[in-house]
Amino acid sequence: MSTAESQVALAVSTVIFALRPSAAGEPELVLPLVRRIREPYEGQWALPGGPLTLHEDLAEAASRTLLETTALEPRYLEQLYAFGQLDRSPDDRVVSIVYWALVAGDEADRAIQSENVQWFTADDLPELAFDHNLIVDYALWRLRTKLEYSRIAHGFLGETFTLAQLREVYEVVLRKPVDPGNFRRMVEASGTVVATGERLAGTPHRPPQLYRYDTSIDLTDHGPLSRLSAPRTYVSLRGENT
Amino acid sequence: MSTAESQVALAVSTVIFALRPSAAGEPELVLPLVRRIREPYEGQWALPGGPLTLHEDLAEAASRTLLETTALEPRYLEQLYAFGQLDRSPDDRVVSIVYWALVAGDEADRAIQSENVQWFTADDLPELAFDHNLIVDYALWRLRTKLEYSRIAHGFLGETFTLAQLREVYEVVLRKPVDPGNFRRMVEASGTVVATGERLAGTPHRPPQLYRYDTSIDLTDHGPLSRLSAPRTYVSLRGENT
DNA sequence: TCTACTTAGAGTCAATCTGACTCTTACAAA
DNA sequence: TTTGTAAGAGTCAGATTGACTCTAAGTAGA
Repeated sequence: MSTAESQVALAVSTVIFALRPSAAGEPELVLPLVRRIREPYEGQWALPGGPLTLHEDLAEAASRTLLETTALEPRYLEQLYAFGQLDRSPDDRVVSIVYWALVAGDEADRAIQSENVQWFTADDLPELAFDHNLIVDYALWRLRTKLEYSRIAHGFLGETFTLAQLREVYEVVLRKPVDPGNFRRMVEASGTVVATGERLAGTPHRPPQLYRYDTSIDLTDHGPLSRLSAPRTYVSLRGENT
Repeated sequence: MSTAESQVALAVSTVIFALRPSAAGEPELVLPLVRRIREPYEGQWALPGGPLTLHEDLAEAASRTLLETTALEPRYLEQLYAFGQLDRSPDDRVVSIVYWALVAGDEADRAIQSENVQWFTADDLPELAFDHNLIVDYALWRLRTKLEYSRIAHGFLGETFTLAQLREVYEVVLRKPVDPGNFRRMVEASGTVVATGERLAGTPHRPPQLYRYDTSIDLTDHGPLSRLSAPRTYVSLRGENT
């Protein structure tokens, strides 16, 4: 006990992003938070997470807390940052290694909601426990920055999607309109997307192509790090969670 | 003792980059390594670092090990990644939070060299302890990637420098020739550099302008994280190390 | 069955950016 | 005074990007 108190504690937390229809109808960027059930910050909202166990990989720990709090599996998972300021926890010294994740919107609907787990609009959060507001701000910044130079947007979508759906991800996350024609040109030039040959029927207009991501291309370039995390970055869609 | 063994240990290491003239005369990218003086990997080269102490910030710990092993202060310091695979240390479980740093070349000459601290060419390293080869590869990748879209090159240089010197940083780090005219246009357009009005004399050709970095502009955009690390990112040149 | 409405998807155009290149300037050395 | 070298200004063509137009192909309603 006293030994543990005199050491630096190591925790893993995860910022989980999803896109969900708001009350008004249009989709918005949301993330799940858990209510703290003990001091410090008892009763306040915080990022899902917990102490790192001895026989658990960092990314595994992030996936696990994600699964435990939301019953979801990440479509995209990446390490965000290690936070270790001296004063970030009032009593003990905690270093938090934070991950950020994307989950598909339609899965997010099936996610757990309870008294102690709730989804919040990413841009309008209450005052969170610890330095978690800063952490979420940074995760948001990384998400927005990365969306512009990388191809991670489909992490919010299902296996197949129209270009309009993909474009809507950009518009909602970046909070600005995107020209449909130029967007199409950009996506086609990137070569990361493949037409399935099927079309989405039932629209009150010309039926759009359905696309699928070219899984042979890695979503983002992690450099030499992909040697380490590549097999874990993309969790199979068809994987059963047992 | 046994309590410590059953917990996850937390260490901070730093990849330190400098530019130094090679034996052949032209500058090359080098980094200091320390020889391990105990098991595991006794006798092998490893990144400078050590356990995180209870009352020390992460970036401080990185700066400290940097100062201890090389007697240098970083011109640029940034968190690289937290490495935590289960098998990265043979006996115990260690999570290493790794930083990477740039030090000025002329200062690097004054750096410590000893039996157990030596500088190596970054692209031609021996087999290192633990997963440190992977870590250096990743740090190199980040350095090269970041150099292209960010303005960190002057971290290798002194307070004033010519555009040719700045361009040489790019050429050596990126391992490709850079067109002088286009480079000048790019740097001038970025607005991060200010002419001092002085010129470098003694060259066998037209004397070049000396420039200085515009310190009012932050070197890189860390987003919301600058709230946290901005004052620490840039360590004053004139600061005495006491 | 025809018309209106809506988005898909192809294409155009001009401004900007980028890489390759030329030309003149200003110093040191011979 | 001539020669060599890099500084620094400038040019030009191809690629990229944002704004925009036009036709295609569905549904819904008259």
